[in-house]
Amino acid sequence: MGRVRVATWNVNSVKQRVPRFLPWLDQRQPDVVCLQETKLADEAFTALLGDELAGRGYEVAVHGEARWNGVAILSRVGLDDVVTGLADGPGFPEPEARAVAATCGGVRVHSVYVPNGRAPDSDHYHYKLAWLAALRDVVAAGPEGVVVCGDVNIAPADADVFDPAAYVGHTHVTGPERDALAALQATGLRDVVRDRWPTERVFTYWDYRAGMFHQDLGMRIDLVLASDPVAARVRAAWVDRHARKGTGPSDHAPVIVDLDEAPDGDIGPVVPPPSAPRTRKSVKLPQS
DNA sequence: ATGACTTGAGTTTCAAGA
Repeated sequence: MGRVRVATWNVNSVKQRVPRFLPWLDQRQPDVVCLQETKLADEAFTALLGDELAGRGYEVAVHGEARWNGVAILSRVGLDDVVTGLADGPGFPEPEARAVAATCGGVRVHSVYVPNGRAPDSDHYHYKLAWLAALRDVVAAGPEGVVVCGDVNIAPADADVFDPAAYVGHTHVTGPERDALAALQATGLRDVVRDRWPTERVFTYWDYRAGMFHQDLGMRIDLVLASDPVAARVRAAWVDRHARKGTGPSDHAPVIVDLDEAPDGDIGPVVPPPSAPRTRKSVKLPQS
């Protein structure tokens, strides 16, 4: 198989995002798309987009609910062995639609929407940690060629938030959350966007309020985590900021990763262009 | 400025997001 383009996008309601999502599909031509926060029951998803996606050659695996959450995988390189939900995962209190997996073009693909956590040490925070532990177990028990894509609701490092001081006391940056993410990665997953842009300021989410996107005050919480055999095939890994601009965007931007065909072809390390570190502004985080 | 915006349900204002 030739090049495969994998993308992940928290669309914040696929129904509201249709006018942005379909043109984006046609423009970027991803072969595998992981969606989060579809906010739509499965039957409604199919009624809304089934024909549009089939006409573009995509098979679809959806796992949604009526109001919140909801994940999906679209693929035009095969979609086999679909598993919805997270085996032995926790609920809040019931299981939520936050994970779906399928084998696409020989790679086990997981589309995940990790619980937000709400406030450190809250019930929801402990749910988030338990959910991440269950995800780690599923990935550890799965095949070697794997990619975990989605909104992990954790900034892996301080460099992944616009101002670490603004997040003190908040979720997404706490030690236990980062430890849980590290435990997931310890199954052998590489953060391919950070690998590609080791010193760049790269965000995937910007609050709708207060011109945060315009000022580039965001976080990097949408990740593509790839096992070594997949990571070795990465030829491009970037955040599609264009999709966050203009009218009616999601508050998250897509992450796009291109994989070369599996290979002997050693083209050497991908070296990012030199870049000067940008100064950080001290800005107060919008509060709810 | 304990604010700012956007969603879904469902009826009018709340819960949730991060």
